[in-house]
Amino acid sequence: MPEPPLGQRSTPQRQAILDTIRRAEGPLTVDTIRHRARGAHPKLGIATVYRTLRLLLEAGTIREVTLPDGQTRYESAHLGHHHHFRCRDCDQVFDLDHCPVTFPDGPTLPGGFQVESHELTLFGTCPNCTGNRRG
Amino acid sequence: MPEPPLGQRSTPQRQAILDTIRRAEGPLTVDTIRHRARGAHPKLGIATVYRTLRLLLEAGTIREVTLPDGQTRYESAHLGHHHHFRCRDCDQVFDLDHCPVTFPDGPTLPGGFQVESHELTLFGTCPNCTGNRRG
DNA sequence: CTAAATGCAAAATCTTTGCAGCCTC
DNA sequence: GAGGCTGCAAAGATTTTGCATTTAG
Repeated sequence: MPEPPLGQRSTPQRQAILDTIRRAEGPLTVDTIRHRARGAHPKLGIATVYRTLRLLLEAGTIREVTLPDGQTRYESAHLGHHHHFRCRDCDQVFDLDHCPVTFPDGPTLPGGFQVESHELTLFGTCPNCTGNRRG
Repeated sequence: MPEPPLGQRSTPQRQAILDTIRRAEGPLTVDTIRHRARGAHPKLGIATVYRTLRLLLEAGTIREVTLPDGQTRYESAHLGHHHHFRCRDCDQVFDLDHCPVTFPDGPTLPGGFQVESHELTLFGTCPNCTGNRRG
């Protein structure tokens, strides 16, 4: 069984939180997770959200993402290398497959910095907001 | 007079904070700023640090940077387009001029995302730590 | 001198922890 | 049933605010 480490016990709260993250269009803040998960489980407490997030993090099921707005968000760890796009109009964050980062001269930058990985956030207007503006 | 908006009054505290940020090797956390600025002004209070940072932010003198570690840092706004490198060994953050981000197909990504700007953080080993390891 | 700025400590946030009762297994 | 899990509320951590005093101009 390679999969679902929801802790020792699977509870509706944990399931609701994990489902929320897996169905998301991008990484979600704690508040958004709590809000959406409450749709499935109305009396979900904030402490349970934090505890479950930590559990999922330690299990490697989800990943923590901090965007330049300083808000910590959470996303499924199943996603491969990808980046994030934050819409300046609606503030929503989306996953992007496209990676525009390249190191033509190899992993060593001028000055002697050895690059192992990177994180990128793009800013602009999302398709929804571009459409609304035009329409 | 195009320059120094240190608020209505220039105080040694504010000067110490701004000097600290300007002399830094990269963006600094609140704690680091306070610690270094106390070298010049020992009884600097934490509230003054926060107030001055906000002042400098609103004046456009400094800029807020949030790296994927979730820590908010501050840097001089005089710096041009650049990115950040965080060393996995010593955790220090450095400014980098090199920008490895390109959009060969223009500012519109697949899916209709209009890119206006980006922020990138690189992770790896800094020159100091690379040297220490070898030496 | 006058009012802006500081430093302390209290308040406001956000996140974690303690604990009694609840609910998986 | 037993022990993990939850919800609530209290405790921590970090940032902001209130206020009397200090100090730049």
